[in-house]
Amino acid sequence: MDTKTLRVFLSVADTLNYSRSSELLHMSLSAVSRTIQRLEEEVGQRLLERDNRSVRLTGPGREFRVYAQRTVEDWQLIRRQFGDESQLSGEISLYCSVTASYRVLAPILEAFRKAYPAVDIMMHTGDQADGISRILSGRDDIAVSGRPLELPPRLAFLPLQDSPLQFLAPTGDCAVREILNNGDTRDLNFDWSSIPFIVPERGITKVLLDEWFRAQSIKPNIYAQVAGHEAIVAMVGLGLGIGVAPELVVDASGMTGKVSYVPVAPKLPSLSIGLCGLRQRLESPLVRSLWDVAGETYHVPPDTMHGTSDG
Amino acid sequence: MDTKTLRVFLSVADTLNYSRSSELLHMSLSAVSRTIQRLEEEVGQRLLERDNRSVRLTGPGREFRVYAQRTVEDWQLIRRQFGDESQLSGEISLYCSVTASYRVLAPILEAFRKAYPAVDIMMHTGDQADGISRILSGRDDIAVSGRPLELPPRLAFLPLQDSPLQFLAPTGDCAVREILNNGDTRDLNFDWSSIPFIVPERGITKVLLDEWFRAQSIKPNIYAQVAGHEAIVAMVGLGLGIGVAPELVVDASGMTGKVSYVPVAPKLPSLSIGLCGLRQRLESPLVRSLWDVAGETYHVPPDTMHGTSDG
DNA sequence: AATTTAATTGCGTAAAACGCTATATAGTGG
DNA sequence: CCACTATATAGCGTTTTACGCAATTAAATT
Repeated sequence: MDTKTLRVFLSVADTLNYSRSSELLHMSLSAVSRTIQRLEEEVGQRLLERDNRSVRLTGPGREFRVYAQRTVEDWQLIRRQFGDESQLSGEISLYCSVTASYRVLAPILEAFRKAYPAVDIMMHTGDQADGISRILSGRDDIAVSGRPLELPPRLAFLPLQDSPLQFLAPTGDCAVREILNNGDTRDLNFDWSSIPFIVPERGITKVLLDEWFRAQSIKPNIYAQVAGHEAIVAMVGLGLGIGVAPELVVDASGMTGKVSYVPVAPKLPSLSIGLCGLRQRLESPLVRSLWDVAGETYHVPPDTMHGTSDG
Repeated sequence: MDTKTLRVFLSVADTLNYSRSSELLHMSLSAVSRTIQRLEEEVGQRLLERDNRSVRLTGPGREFRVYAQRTVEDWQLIRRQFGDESQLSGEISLYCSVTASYRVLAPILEAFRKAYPAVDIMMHTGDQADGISRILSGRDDIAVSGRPLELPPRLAFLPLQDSPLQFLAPTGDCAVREILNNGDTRDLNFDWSSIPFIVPERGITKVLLDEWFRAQSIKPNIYAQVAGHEAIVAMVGLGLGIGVAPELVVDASGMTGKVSYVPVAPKLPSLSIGLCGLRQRLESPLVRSLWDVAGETYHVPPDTMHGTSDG
């Protein structure tokens, strides 16, 4: 008998509904079903009366529930006695782009769930550019974002990985491709004026891009301003023009065949991608624990963990 | 956390010796070692101080021991409350031949260990023919044996499988083989007198064999009387003569290449192989539970379970 | 009758546990 | 001092267990 099984039983005994318990417990319906079956097999008693429509506790089930409750409590007690904090529970609200959700956050959340199984993760996805403002406004606890040039003092930033910004062009035959082939994009004198650009509407990438254009004294022909790197990559893939995005997003887009990098000189800078959160909120053990797990997952040196990380 | 782990910990905390605990728990030393390591990992505390020479409880270890004891007791309590008898513990003494130990007993013991992990099995092997007398004398609780023609009323017999007795001859070129090839052994007039026989010293097989000889009016040329079917098969394999054994033993002997069956008419009877025990001892829940598991394992119909099974 | 909701089951896969064997290390006896 | 025993741990392949997905069953609802 193990506490995991007991927790499943207790949840089902509470909800009297396998589906709901399976969601609360973050496991599949079939796993819940089999766990209960194994349990009944092990105790040799039917604990939950169920037809295909409803679930009820049996007599032995009621007795067993008392036992299960006490046993789980005892376990939690001894853990707390040993100063174990993995009992943390509550909810953390995250904000990130679709790409970041599985290219950056996934490994973190996997480790986090193992260490703190009782914490619920509420994840919102959208344009990566909105991350900082959502954090500042307090709507989310932690965001995955590129590091802004000027980090507001209220914010903490934990750099996880770098990804170079790249100009992207469609691979297939199209007007854009033809123009590119008729010259050297690395040449300072290359004529960009006739090429339609698809640029970010706002955010760090927009800032870095504008800066680059200014430095090269290029006045780009803006075809579209788009929210979200993913959308930029998609539009470039459709042949609508040249875009900008971090390599990370391109790699994850599944459009690597339809899109290719455009070499330019000087190169575009790299985006420092990492976690972003209000310093104040980081004092909460809940938020802090996710922050720490992220640091461990990406092997961030301890001294960088809570600073603003100039770099 | 599961009770299995707790039991391992409690055992080690008692013995302060991994090796001894591994024996008591019927698991390998490495399994014990890793179980403790995992446990310490899970509770985040060193519970047992150990160097390569000795084991001691740490402070947290002592606390945890109290918790573990209570938790295991609670578990046993609820099981007993549900009328679960798998808490049985003690020792059962078995007697069987080497062959029977893994061809007959193994599947039974496997199921039994699962259902009653706390019961120790003491197994003695030797000539199958001695099984009945060892049971009658009370030396062992249960024996695997061929069913005797006359079953003493104090004995219960649970038939598990039949195995035909067979005459065996060496396969390779030898004097014995030559004689066999020069005639038809199925013929009533076949001359057996010059063939050396290797026969059982005592037991059911001897009785059945003697009967067959008498019915055929054959006066066999006895070369050797041997204790144990396995030894008979081995001697036949060495070319020393013709022997008798149940097919089961031949199959299990690993000498199927060196030994072949000798067709005779009429055929030798079959041995009914099964469990044998004193009726009185079967009243013990310990012995009875093994008996029952055997019946289930071999799909014995319930009405045959405790009778003498004429057949 | 078609659809929806809820639990079970078949099946392939992934994780956990195990055993065997090798290794490390400290006592023991000749 | 060296072989030898006893004890715990580590590497590695195998077995067992648990899980998720998808198909299925079955009742309730539209």
